[in-house]
Amino acid sequence: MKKARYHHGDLRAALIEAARLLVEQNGAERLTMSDASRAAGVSTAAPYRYFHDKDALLDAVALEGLERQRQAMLQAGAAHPLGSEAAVSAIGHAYIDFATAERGVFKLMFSQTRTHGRSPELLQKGKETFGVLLSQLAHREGGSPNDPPIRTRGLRLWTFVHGLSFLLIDDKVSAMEIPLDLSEMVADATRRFLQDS
Amino acid sequence: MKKARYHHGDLRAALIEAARLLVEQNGAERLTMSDASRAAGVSTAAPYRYFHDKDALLDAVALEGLERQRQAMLQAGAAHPLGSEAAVSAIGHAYIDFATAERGVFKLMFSQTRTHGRSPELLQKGKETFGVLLSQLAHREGGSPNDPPIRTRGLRLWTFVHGLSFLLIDDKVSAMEIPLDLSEMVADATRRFLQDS
DNA sequence: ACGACGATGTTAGAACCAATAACATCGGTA
DNA sequence: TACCGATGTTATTGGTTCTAACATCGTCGT
Repeated sequence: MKKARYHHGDLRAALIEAARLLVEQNGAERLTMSDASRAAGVSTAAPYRYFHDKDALLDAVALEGLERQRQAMLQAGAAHPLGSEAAVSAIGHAYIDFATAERGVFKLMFSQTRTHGRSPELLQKGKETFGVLLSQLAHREGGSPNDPPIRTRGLRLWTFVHGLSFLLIDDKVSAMEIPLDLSEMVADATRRFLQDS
Repeated sequence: MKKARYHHGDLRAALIEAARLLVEQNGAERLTMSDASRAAGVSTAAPYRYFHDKDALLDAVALEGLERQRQAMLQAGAAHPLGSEAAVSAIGHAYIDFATAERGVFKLMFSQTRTHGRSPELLQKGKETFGVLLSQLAHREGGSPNDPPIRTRGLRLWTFVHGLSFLLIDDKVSAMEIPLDLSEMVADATRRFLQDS
Protein backbone atom coordinates (compact mmCIF):
# COMPACT_ATOMS: atom_id res chain seq x y z
CA MET A 1 0.00 0.00 0.00
CA LYS A 2 2.47 2.57 1.22
CA LYS A 3 4.53 3.71 -1.70
CA ALA A 4 8.21 4.50 -1.36
CA ARG A 5 8.19 7.87 0.29
CA TYR A 6 11.15 10.13 0.69
CA HIS A 7 10.39 10.61 4.35
CA HIS A 8 9.95 7.55 6.44
CA GLY A 9 7.44 8.51 9.07
CA ASP A 10 8.97 7.10 12.22
CA LEU A 11 12.48 6.15 11.32
CA ARG A 12 13.77 6.30 14.85
CA ALA A 13 11.45 3.57 16.07
CA ALA A 14 11.96 1.57 12.89
CA LEU A 15 15.73 1.63 13.39
CA ILE A 16 15.45 0.48 16.98
CA GLU A 17 13.21 -2.39 15.96
CA ALA A 18 15.45 -3.36 13.06
CA ALA A 19 18.50 -3.21 15.31
CA ARG A 20 16.73 -5.25 17.95
CA LEU A 21 16.04 -8.04 15.50
CA LEU A 22 19.57 -7.98 14.15
CA VAL A 23 21.10 -7.97 17.61
CA GLU A 24 18.95 -10.92 18.51
CA GLN A 25 20.00 -12.75 15.38
CA ASN A 26 23.73 -12.05 15.26
CA GLY A 27 24.66 -10.50 18.58
CA ALA A 28 25.34 -6.85 19.30
CA GLU A 29 28.97 -7.12 18.31
CA ARG A 30 28.01 -7.99 14.76
CA LEU A 31 25.43 -5.28 14.30
CA THR A 32 26.34 -2.83 11.57
CA MET A 33 24.73 0.46 10.82
CA SER A 34 24.62 -0.66 7.21
CA ASP A 35 22.49 -3.66 8.06
CA ALA A 36 20.19 -1.70 10.32
CA SER A 37 19.76 0.95 7.65
CA ARG A 38 19.10 -1.65 4.99
CA ALA A 39 16.53 -3.38 7.18
CA ALA A 40 14.76 -0.09 7.80
CA GLY A 41 14.89 0.73 4.11
CA VAL A 42 16.94 3.89 4.30
CA SER A 43 20.44 4.97 3.35
CA THR A 44 23.35 4.37 5.67
CA ALA A 45 23.58 8.03 6.60
CA ALA A 46 19.99 8.42 7.70
CA PRO A 47 20.35 6.90 11.19
CA TYR A 48 22.77 9.62 12.18
CA ARG A 49 19.89 12.10 12.27
CA TYR A 50 18.60 10.19 15.30
CA PHE A 51 21.61 8.52 16.85
CA HIS A 52 24.97 10.12 17.35
CA ASP A 53 26.72 6.85 16.61
CA LYS A 54 26.25 3.11 16.61
CA ASP A 55 26.56 2.89 20.37
CA ALA A 56 23.70 5.33 20.78
CA LEU A 57 21.49 3.07 18.69
CA LEU A 58 22.52 0.08 20.78
CA ASP A 59 21.79 2.05 23.93
CA ALA A 60 18.28 2.64 22.66
CA VAL A 61 17.81 -1.06 22.01
CA ALA A 62 19.09 -1.83 25.50
CA LEU A 63 16.76 0.71 27.07
CA GLU A 64 13.77 -0.75 25.32
CA GLY A 65 14.81 -4.21 26.42
CA LEU A 66 15.20 -3.15 30.03
CA GLU A 67 11.69 -1.81 30.03
CA ARG A 68 10.24 -5.00 28.57
CA GLN A 69 12.10 -7.11 31.08
CA ARG A 70 10.89 -4.93 33.90
CA GLN A 71 7.31 -5.31 32.76
CA ALA A 72 7.71 -9.09 32.62
CA MET A 73 9.10 -9.15 36.14
CA LEU A 74 6.39 -6.87 37.41
CA GLN A 75 3.69 -9.04 35.93
CA ALA A 76 5.26 -12.24 37.23
CA GLY A 77 5.44 -10.86 40.74
CA ALA A 78 1.90 -9.55 40.68
CA ALA A 79 0.56 -13.08 40.22
CA HIS A 80 1.49 -13.91 43.78
CA PRO A 81 0.92 -12.39 47.22
CA LEU A 82 2.97 -9.28 47.77
CA GLY A 83 6.24 -10.12 49.47
CA SER A 84 5.74 -13.87 49.28
CA GLU A 85 8.50 -16.31 48.48
CA ALA A 86 6.49 -17.31 45.42
CA ALA A 87 6.51 -13.73 44.17
CA VAL A 88 10.25 -13.40 44.58
CA SER A 89 10.82 -16.70 42.87
CA ALA A 90 8.51 -15.79 40.00
CA ILE A 91 10.36 -12.54 39.46
CA GLY A 92 13.63 -14.38 39.26
CA HIS A 93 12.20 -16.86 36.84
CA ALA A 94 10.88 -14.07 34.66
CA TYR A 95 14.33 -12.49 34.65
CA ILE A 96 15.88 -15.70 33.37
CA ASP A 97 13.09 -16.30 30.91
CA PHE A 98 13.73 -12.94 29.35
CA ALA A 99 17.43 -13.64 29.16
CA THR A 100 17.01 -16.95 27.42
CA ALA A 101 14.27 -15.72 25.14
CA GLU A 102 16.27 -12.70 24.01
CA ARG A 103 19.86 -13.58 24.67
CA GLY A 104 21.26 -11.04 22.24
CA VAL A 105 19.37 -8.13 23.74
CA PHE A 106 19.95 -9.35 27.27
CA LYS A 107 23.70 -9.48 26.85
CA LEU A 108 23.60 -6.06 25.29
CA MET A 109 21.55 -4.71 28.18
CA PHE A 110 23.85 -5.88 30.92
CA SER A 111 27.25 -6.40 29.52
CA GLN A 112 27.78 -4.82 26.15
CA THR A 113 26.75 -1.27 26.74
CA ARG A 114 29.78 0.74 27.68
CA THR A 115 29.35 1.28 31.40
CA HIS A 116 25.69 2.09 31.89
CA GLY A 117 26.84 4.99 33.98
CA ARG A 118 27.42 6.91 30.81
CA SER A 119 23.73 6.95 30.00
CA PRO A 120 21.53 8.40 32.72
CA GLU A 121 18.48 6.82 31.12
CA LEU A 122 19.94 3.32 31.21
CA LEU A 123 21.03 3.82 34.78
CA GLN A 124 17.60 5.01 35.81
CA LYS A 125 15.83 2.18 34.04
CA GLY A 126 18.17 -0.29 35.65
CA LYS A 127 17.32 1.05 39.07
CA GLU A 128 13.64 0.73 38.33
CA THR A 129 14.09 -2.89 37.31
CA PHE A 130 16.05 -3.73 40.44
CA GLY A 131 13.34 -1.86 42.31
CA VAL A 132 10.76 -4.44 41.28
CA LEU A 133 12.61 -7.00 43.35
CA LEU A 134 13.47 -4.62 46.16
CA SER A 135 9.89 -3.56 46.75
CA GLN A 136 8.86 -7.19 47.21
CA LEU A 137 11.64 -7.72 49.69
CA ALA A 138 10.81 -4.51 51.51
CA HIS A 139 7.21 -5.57 51.90
CA ARG A 140 8.31 -8.96 53.06
CA GLU A 141 10.56 -7.64 55.77
CA GLY A 142 8.64 -4.52 56.58
CA GLY A 143 11.41 -2.10 55.69
CA SER A 144 12.43 0.31 52.98
CA PRO A 145 13.98 -0.63 49.64
CA ASN A 146 16.83 1.60 50.68
CA ASP A 147 17.73 -0.37 53.79
CA PRO A 148 21.19 -1.85 53.29
CA PRO A 149 20.18 -5.33 54.52
CA ILE A 150 17.35 -5.44 52.03
CA ARG A 151 19.55 -4.24 49.21
CA THR A 152 22.13 -6.85 50.11
CA ARG A 153 19.54 -9.59 50.05
CA GLY A 154 18.35 -8.23 46.74
CA LEU A 155 21.88 -8.41 45.43
CA ARG A 156 22.18 -12.06 46.46
CA LEU A 157 19.04 -12.96 44.56
CA TRP A 158 19.94 -10.83 41.57
CA THR A 159 23.41 -12.29 41.49
CA PHE A 160 22.01 -15.80 41.27
CA VAL A 161 19.51 -15.27 38.50
CA HIS A 162 21.98 -13.07 36.64
CA GLY A 163 24.66 -15.73 36.81
CA LEU A 164 22.31 -18.48 35.76
CA SER A 165 21.09 -16.36 32.87
CA PHE A 166 24.62 -15.98 31.56
CA LEU A 167 25.56 -19.59 32.04
CA LEU A 168 22.43 -20.62 30.18
CA ILE A 169 22.68 -18.26 27.25
CA ASP A 170 26.38 -18.90 26.84
CA ASP A 171 25.66 -22.61 26.79
CA LYS A 172 27.83 -23.45 29.77
CA VAL A 173 25.20 -25.49 31.56
CA SER A 174 24.77 -27.82 28.62
CA ALA A 175 28.49 -27.84 27.83
CA MET A 176 29.28 -28.95 31.37
CA GLU A 177 26.59 -31.60 31.15
CA ILE A 178 24.73 -30.47 34.23
CA PRO A 179 21.17 -31.69 34.69
CA LEU A 180 18.86 -28.77 35.36
CA ASP A 181 15.27 -28.20 36.32
CA LEU A 182 15.09 -24.46 35.98
CA SER A 183 11.99 -23.90 38.10
CA GLU A 184 13.36 -26.09 40.86
CA MET A 185 16.73 -24.36 40.65
CA VAL A 186 15.22 -20.91 41.03
CA ALA A 187 12.86 -21.96 43.78
CA ASP A 188 15.68 -23.60 45.70
CA ALA A 189 17.94 -20.58 45.46
CA THR A 190 15.12 -18.26 46.45
CA ARG A 191 14.40 -20.36 49.50
CA ARG A 192 18.04 -20.42 50.55
CA PHE A 193 18.52 -16.69 50.13
CA LEU A 194 15.32 -15.70 51.88
CA GLN A 195 16.33 -17.62 54.97
CA ASP A 196 17.63 -15.56 57.83
CA SER A 197 20.88 -17.46 57.81
CA MET B 1 70.18 -5.35 21.76
CA LYS B 2 68.17 -7.39 19.30
CA LYS B 3 68.21 -5.56 16.02
CA ALA B 4 65.14 -5.43 13.81
CA ARG B 5 65.07 -8.90 12.35
CA TYR B 6 62.93 -10.03 9.48
CA HIS B 7 61.75 -13.04 11.43
CA HIS B 8 60.29 -12.46 14.81
CA GLY B 9 61.19 -15.52 16.83
CA ASP B 10 57.94 -16.33 18.57
CA LEU B 11 55.34 -14.22 16.93
CA ARG B 12 52.45 -16.41 17.93
CA ALA B 13 53.06 -15.91 21.64
CA ALA B 14 53.83 -12.24 21.13
CA LEU B 15 50.53 -11.73 19.36
CA ILE B 16 48.57 -13.45 22.10
CA GLU B 17 50.24 -11.32 24.73
CA ALA B 18 49.71 -8.13 22.76
CA ALA B 19 46.08 -9.04 22.17
CA ARG B 20 45.63 -9.86 25.85
CA LEU B 21 46.83 -6.42 26.87
CA LEU B 22 44.68 -4.70 24.28
CA VAL B 23 41.60 -6.72 25.23
CA GLU B 24 42.18 -5.80 28.82
CA GLN B 25 42.52 -2.15 27.93
CA ASN B 26 39.72 -1.68 25.44
CA GLY B 27 37.57 -4.78 25.57
CA ALA B 28 37.52 -7.64 23.11
CA GLU B 29 35.01 -5.91 20.86
CA ARG B 30 37.46 -3.12 20.15
CA LEU B 31 40.45 -5.29 19.43
CA THR B 32 41.74 -4.88 15.89
CA MET B 33 44.26 -7.02 14.11
CA SER B 34 45.97 -3.83 13.11
CA ASP B 35 46.54 -2.84 16.72
CA ALA B 36 47.69 -6.29 17.72
CA SER B 37 50.10 -6.40 14.80
CA ARG B 38 51.41 -2.96 15.56
CA ALA B 39 51.95 -3.87 19.20
CA ALA B 40 53.85 -6.98 18.20
CA GLY B 41 55.89 -5.00 15.70
CA VAL B 42 54.86 -6.81 12.56
CA SER B 43 52.76 -6.07 9.52
CA THR B 44 49.00 -6.53 9.57
CA ALA B 45 49.19 -9.64 7.42
CA ALA B 46 51.64 -11.54 9.60
CA PRO B 47 49.14 -12.76 12.21
CA TYR B 48 47.29 -14.74 9.59
CA ARG B 49 50.18 -17.20 9.45
CA TYR B 50 49.19 -18.27 12.96
CA PHE B 51 45.52 -17.43 13.31
CA HIS B 52 42.88 -18.08 10.71
CA ASP B 53 41.06 -14.90 11.63
CA LYS B 54 40.55 -12.45 14.45
CA ASP B 55 38.26 -14.79 16.34
CA ALA B 56 40.99 -17.42 16.38
CA LEU B 57 43.35 -14.97 18.03
CA LEU B 58 40.71 -14.10 20.59
CA ASP B 59 40.11 -17.79 21.22
CA ALA B 60 43.80 -18.15 22.03
CA VAL B 61 43.63 -15.26 24.48
CA ALA B 62 40.56 -16.82 26.09
CA LEU B 63 42.25 -20.19 26.38
CA GLU B 64 45.26 -18.69 28.05
CA GLY B 65 43.01 -16.81 30.43
CA LEU B 66 41.06 -19.93 31.34
CA GLU B 67 44.26 -21.69 32.24
CA ARG B 68 45.45 -18.84 34.45
CA GLN B 69 42.10 -18.65 36.20
CA ARG B 70 42.13 -22.39 36.76
CA GLN B 71 45.58 -22.18 38.32
CA ALA B 72 44.43 -19.39 40.61
CA MET B 73 41.44 -21.44 41.73
CA LEU B 74 43.56 -24.54 42.27
CA GLN B 75 46.00 -22.64 44.38
CA ALA B 76 43.28 -20.96 46.41
CA GLY B 77 41.62 -24.26 47.13
CA ALA B 78 44.86 -25.97 48.06
CA ALA B 79 45.36 -23.54 50.92
CA HIS B 80 42.54 -25.21 52.82
CA PRO B 81 41.58 -28.74 53.81
CA LEU B 82 40.34 -30.78 50.88
CA GLY B 83 36.59 -30.60 50.64
CA SER B 84 36.21 -28.00 53.36
CA GLU B 85 33.78 -25.12 53.20
CA ALA B 86 36.77 -22.80 53.37
CA ALA B 87 38.28 -24.40 50.29
CA VAL B 88 35.07 -24.03 48.30
CA SER B 89 34.70 -20.45 49.42
CA ALA B 90 38.31 -19.67 48.52
CA ILE B 91 37.86 -21.09 45.05
CA GLY B 92 34.83 -18.90 44.53
CA HIS B 93 36.68 -15.88 45.76
CA ALA B 94 39.58 -16.61 43.41
CA TYR B 95 37.12 -16.87 40.53
CA ILE B 96 35.76 -13.43 41.27
CA ASP B 97 39.19 -11.98 41.89
CA PHE B 98 40.29 -13.08 38.46
CA ALA B 99 37.18 -11.59 36.90
CA THR B 100 37.63 -8.21 38.51
CA ALA B 101 41.38 -8.13 37.94
CA GLU B 102 41.04 -8.96 34.25
CA ARG B 103 37.57 -7.96 33.29
CA GLY B 104 38.28 -7.74 29.60
CA VAL B 105 39.75 -11.21 29.37
CA PHE B 106 37.13 -12.65 31.69
CA LYS B 107 34.26 -11.40 29.59
CA LEU B 108 35.98 -12.70 26.52
CA MET B 109 36.45 -16.09 28.14
CA PHE B 110 32.87 -16.63 29.14
CA SER B 111 30.67 -14.49 27.03
CA GLN B 112 32.39 -13.18 23.95
CA THR B 113 33.79 -16.29 22.45
CA ARG B 114 31.50 -17.76 19.82
CA THR B 115 29.89 -20.57 21.78
CA HIS B 116 32.80 -22.42 23.34
CA GLY B 117 31.36 -25.56 21.88
CA ARG B 118 32.89 -24.63 18.56
CA SER B 119 36.40 -24.85 19.94
CA PRO B 120 37.20 -28.25 21.48
CA GLU B 121 40.16 -26.78 23.33
CA LEU B 122 38.11 -24.08 25.01
CA LEU B 123 35.44 -26.60 25.93
CA GLN B 124 38.02 -28.95 27.42
CA LYS B 125 39.72 -26.20 29.39
CA GLY B 126 36.36 -25.04 30.67
CA LYS B 127 35.60 -28.52 31.93
CA GLU B 128 38.93 -28.66 33.70
CA THR B 129 38.23 -25.37 35.42
CA PHE B 130 34.78 -26.47 36.56
CA GLY B 131 36.47 -29.68 37.65
CA VAL B 132 38.51 -27.80 40.23
CA LEU B 133 35.30 -27.03 42.08
CA LEU B 134 33.70 -30.39 41.42
CA SER B 135 36.58 -32.37 42.86
CA GLN B 136 36.32 -30.43 46.10
CA LEU B 137 32.61 -31.12 46.29
CA ALA B 138 33.11 -34.77 45.45
CA HIS B 139 35.61 -35.15 48.25
CA ARG B 140 33.29 -33.37 50.58
CA GLU B 141 30.36 -35.61 49.89
CA GLY B 142 32.26 -38.75 49.13
CA GLY B 143 31.01 -39.15 45.60
CA SER B 144 32.16 -38.72 42.03
CA PRO B 145 32.41 -35.40 40.18
CA ASN B 146 30.05 -36.99 37.69
CA ASP B 147 27.22 -37.54 40.14
CA PRO B 148 24.30 -35.37 39.12
CA PRO B 149 23.64 -34.06 42.65
CA ILE B 150 27.25 -32.94 42.93
CA ARG B 151 27.21 -31.30 39.53
CA THR B 152 24.00 -29.53 40.43
CA ARG B 153 25.51 -28.22 43.63
CA GLY B 154 28.54 -27.14 41.64
CA LEU B 155 26.28 -25.28 39.26
CA ARG B 156 24.63 -23.42 42.13
CA LEU B 157 27.98 -22.24 43.43
CA TRP B 158 29.33 -21.43 39.98
CA THR B 159 26.16 -19.55 39.14
CA PHE B 160 26.59 -17.33 42.14
CA VAL B 161 30.22 -16.38 41.69
CA HIS B 162 29.68 -16.03 37.95
CA GLY B 163 26.77 -13.68 38.46
CA LEU B 164 28.59 -11.64 41.04
CA SER B 165 31.60 -11.39 38.76
CA PHE B 166 29.49 -9.92 36.00
CA LEU B 167 27.60 -7.55 38.23
CA LEU B 168 30.89 -6.31 39.62
CA ILE B 169 32.78 -5.85 36.38
CA ASP B 170 29.81 -4.26 34.69
CA ASP B 171 29.55 -1.83 37.58
CA LYS B 172 26.02 -2.80 38.54
CA VAL B 173 26.76 -3.23 42.21
CA SER B 174 28.07 0.28 42.55
CA ALA B 175 25.45 1.72 40.21
CA MET B 176 22.68 0.25 42.36
CA GLU B 177 24.39 1.57 45.48
CA ILE B 178 24.55 -1.75 47.23
CA PRO B 179 26.93 -2.09 50.15
CA LEU B 180 29.16 -5.09 49.69
CA ASP B 181 31.74 -7.00 51.68
CA LEU B 182 32.95 -9.38 49.02
CA SER B 183 34.51 -11.96 51.32
CA GLU B 184 31.45 -12.02 53.52
CA MET B 185 29.21 -12.27 50.46
CA VAL B 186 31.06 -15.25 49.06
CA ALA B 187 31.32 -16.97 52.43
CA ASP B 188 27.62 -16.48 53.04
CA ALA B 189 26.61 -17.87 49.69
CA THR B 190 28.94 -20.82 50.05
CA ARG B 191 27.45 -21.63 53.43
CA ARG B 192 23.91 -21.45 52.09
CA PHE B 193 24.62 -23.62 49.09
CA LEU B 194 26.59 -26.24 50.95
CA GLN B 195 23.70 -26.80 53.30
CA ASP B 196 21.57 -29.87 52.67
CA SER B 197 18.62 -27.64 51.92
C1' DA C 1 -3.42 29.53 -1.65
C1' DC C 2 1.54 29.35 -1.62
C1' DG C 3 6.23 29.81 -0.90
C1' DA C 4 10.09 29.65 2.28
C1' DC C 5 12.47 27.09 5.54
C1' DG C 6 13.56 23.57 8.77
C1' DA C 7 13.34 18.65 9.23
C1' DT C 8 14.56 14.54 7.17
C1' DG C 9 16.45 11.97 3.74
C1' DT C 10 20.37 10.82 -0.12
C1' DT C 11 24.88 10.60 -2.43
C1' DA C 12 29.82 10.95 -2.18
C1' DG C 13 33.86 10.41 0.13
C1' DA C 14 37.67 10.01 3.90
C1' DA C 15 39.65 7.07 7.12
C1' DC C 16 39.81 2.64 9.00
C1' DC C 17 39.64 -2.53 9.20
C1' DA C 18 39.75 -7.83 7.84
C1' DA C 19 41.40 -10.90 4.93
C1' DT C 20 43.83 -12.58 0.74
C1' DA C 21 47.38 -12.85 -2.99
C1' DA C 22 51.69 -12.17 -4.71
C1' DC C 23 56.19 -11.27 -3.49
C1' DA C 24 60.56 -11.07 -0.24
C1' DT C 25 63.68 -12.89 3.07
C1' DC C 26 65.58 -15.96 6.08
C1' DG C 27 67.49 -20.31 8.02
C1' DG C 28 68.06 -25.18 8.29
C1' DT C 29 69.33 -29.22 5.72
C1' DA C 30 70.92 -32.46 1.48
C1' DT D 1 76.67 -24.16 -0.54
C1' DA D 2 72.43 -23.80 -2.66
C1' DC D 3 67.83 -24.83 -2.31
C1' DC D 4 63.26 -24.60 -0.39
C1' DG D 5 59.83 -24.25 3.03
C1' DA D 6 58.63 -21.23 6.81
C1' DT D 7 57.72 -16.67 7.96
C1' DG D 8 57.34 -11.97 6.95
C1' DT D 9 55.87 -7.72 3.78
C1' DT D 10 53.35 -4.95 0.35
C1' DA D 11 49.33 -4.25 -2.31
C1' DT D 12 44.59 -4.77 -3.01
C1' DT D 13 39.60 -5.76 -2.41
C1' DG D 14 35.49 -5.19 -0.19
C1' DG D 15 33.23 -3.71 3.87
C1' DT D 16 32.69 -0.48 7.87
C1' DT D 17 31.68 4.19 10.43
C1' DC D 18 30.83 8.71 10.14
C1' DT D 19 30.72 13.48 7.93
C1' DA D 20 29.74 16.95 4.40
C1' DA D 21 27.21 18.66 0.82
C1' DC D 22 23.07 18.29 -1.49
C1' DA D 23 17.85 16.95 -2.30
C1' DT D 24 13.14 16.62 -0.99
C1' DC D 25 9.23 17.20 1.65
C1' DG D 26 5.55 19.13 4.51
C1' DT D 27 4.07 22.64 7.41
C1' DC D 28 3.25 27.37 8.88
C1' DG D 29 2.84 32.39 8.28
C1' DT D 30 1.09 35.66 5.29
